[in-house]
Amino acid sequence: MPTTPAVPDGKRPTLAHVAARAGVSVALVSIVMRGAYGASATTRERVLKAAEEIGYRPDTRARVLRSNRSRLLGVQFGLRHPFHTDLVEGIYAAAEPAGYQVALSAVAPTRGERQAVEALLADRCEALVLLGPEVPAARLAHLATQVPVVSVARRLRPAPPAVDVVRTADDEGARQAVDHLVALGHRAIAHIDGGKAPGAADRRRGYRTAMHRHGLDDDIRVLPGGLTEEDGARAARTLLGEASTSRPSAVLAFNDRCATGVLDTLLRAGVSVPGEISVVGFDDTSLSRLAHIDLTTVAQDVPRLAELAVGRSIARLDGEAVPDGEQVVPPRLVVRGTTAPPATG
Amino acid sequence: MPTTPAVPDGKRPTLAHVAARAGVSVALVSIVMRGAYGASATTRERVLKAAEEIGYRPDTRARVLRSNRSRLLGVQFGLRHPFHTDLVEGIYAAAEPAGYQVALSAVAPTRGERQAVEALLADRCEALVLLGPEVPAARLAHLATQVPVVSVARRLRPAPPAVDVVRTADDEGARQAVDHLVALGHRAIAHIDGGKAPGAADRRRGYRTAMHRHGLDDDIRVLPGGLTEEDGARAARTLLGEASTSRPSAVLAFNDRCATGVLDTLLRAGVSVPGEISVVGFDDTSLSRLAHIDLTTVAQDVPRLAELAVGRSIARLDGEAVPDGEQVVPPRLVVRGTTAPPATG
DNA sequence: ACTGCCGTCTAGAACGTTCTAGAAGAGGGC
DNA sequence: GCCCTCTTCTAGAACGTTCTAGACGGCAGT
Repeated sequence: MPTTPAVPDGKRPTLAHVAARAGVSVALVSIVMRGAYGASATTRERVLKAAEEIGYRPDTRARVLRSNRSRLLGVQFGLRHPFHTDLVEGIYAAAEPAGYQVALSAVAPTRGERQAVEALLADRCEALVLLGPEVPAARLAHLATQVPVVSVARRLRPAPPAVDVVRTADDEGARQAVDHLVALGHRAIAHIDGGKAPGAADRRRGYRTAMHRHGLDDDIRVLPGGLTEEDGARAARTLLGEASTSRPSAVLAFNDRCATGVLDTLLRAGVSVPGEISVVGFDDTSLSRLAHIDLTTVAQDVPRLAELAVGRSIARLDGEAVPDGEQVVPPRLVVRGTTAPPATG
Repeated sequence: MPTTPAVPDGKRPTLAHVAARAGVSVALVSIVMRGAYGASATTRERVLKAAEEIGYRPDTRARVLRSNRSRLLGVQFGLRHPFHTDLVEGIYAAAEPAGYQVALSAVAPTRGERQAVEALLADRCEALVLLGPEVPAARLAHLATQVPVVSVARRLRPAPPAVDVVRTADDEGARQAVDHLVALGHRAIAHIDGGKAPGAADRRRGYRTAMHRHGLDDDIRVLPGGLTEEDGARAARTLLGEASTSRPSAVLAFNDRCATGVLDTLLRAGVSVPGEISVVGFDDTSLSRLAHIDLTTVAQDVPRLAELAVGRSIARLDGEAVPDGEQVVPPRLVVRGTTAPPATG
């Protein structure tokens, strides 16, 4: 059989099938499908009609193989993190108008970050947007030698030269939370930290310096936490094991999930929030807005973060001279129902 | 320059680069990279070393282009639905051991189902796993003529011949919920439905027949709802507008998100749950397990659903004769804190 | 009538991989 | 010596697309 296929017989239709049907060359069909210049209006119409009739669909993989641009943005995210899925929505919204496709690669219990990134690179993504990556900075720097890399929400210190960072001013967020609690009259304010999680170090530092500025050095207390509900619950159980007089009157949790675990444990133990203890979260995920949770929290500007991450990637790809250094987005405290003045006594 | 590249000069290394470095043919490197039979142990080692040194990474797109198997499973899901993201985790876990890659395509506010599916097909996925698809059944049937399609959680009636369906026995789940509430002593049990959402019709029907079987035909009441918190909140406001004597004593919501909206609205209005009204959800997403929500709900067997969906797709691809008809997984009621006997009065 | 240009179209070579044939060499049995 | 088989390797053609270079008219300007 020569290379003049007539009708797709069970196989996927290709440019050649369309070309045969429209009676033109493969190259011309390619021109029409791409909407490129170089085809007359009449043939354009004829080709499109033929394509429609046999259900032709361009094959992105072949397309990418040939043109060395893939216009594909690889995004690594955690399925379990509402904050990440919110960001992904923002990334779609920012990337598609700019003519970029988005390839998602999730981090899951059975699938580590290494695996997630390998999959994106094997797919020929032109740039990587990593949401809260937890791999060593050296690994990111190494990746960045091959492809532009943006780390969202994870600060890198010292910053590797080629890795872009887009993040919220975590220290500033922690400061806002502490200021709010102090203004309410709290002094014994504890922080349940995020351990080595992205952003945790900055939130911890922001907490410490804010406490210091209020002259509350002696009240500084950091409890080991983490980014899941279970981590928050564990820290709360530690607090419950103490005499109620030595307990802090307010707690700043690493994030909303952690704060939820804290709330959970306190409520089950009959400790009233915010009556006996005030609780503040971080992220302002949709979770915190629910009325029974109604969590006071530090909001991150998700659309802005997504937009900056995509913008940075594209700028690098277009060879624009991007200024080095991170892009920092200000947070905003959202006061809801889990904070109140401390119990008098 | 002839086709004997020495070192990747800014470009991505290819098989040819590895071959040149190891002093063997391209075909042999391909054999080694695939782990196929036909290379001696010593050369195998030499090739792998060369590949390692220049940081070679196979290009899945070229790979797919050549071998007409892509071993790629396309998954469409909603970023906002915790139930979907849980399923995605299960799908990864089931697909990767079977040697299949997973391509994710999210449905988001800026990105409809049509767009999501187009992207998957353009990527040459061999089969589509659609989580709770809402497009018309005819469209699914049309897609199924091109590629195996599995609809998860959405029943199709009448079933198009080629579309596989994997779902929970939604009617049975609703029945379990009603039985539970009746056993507690409730009679006035309302259902806030999911409208046209996947599974909604079956849950509605299950509710109706269960009520009928308990002789509670006069108490049947279906309120228009939906699958988001807002839909639940709206239905709850309707109930709050009524005299408390004519209100139902229990509510079965379409899903956990909807139930959360109901809880939210009731609590804000000072109506105690489960004191005055009992509430039951559906899905058993992680949300419902949180202590302040602590929602009684109908659990879907997520790992099993994922496993069946992947298994079905692969069976079709392997040309196994799969029995027609849907695969139905039994649900399981999880009793938590939002249900109790009705207030005596 | 020659030249040049523009609009339309086409042939054929890439892209990085896998697959099909078959070659080269080593050994074994007669 | 010859024939066979087995292992290890290679050349070259796919796969479906885009890109480069150029062909073929028609129309204007000299």
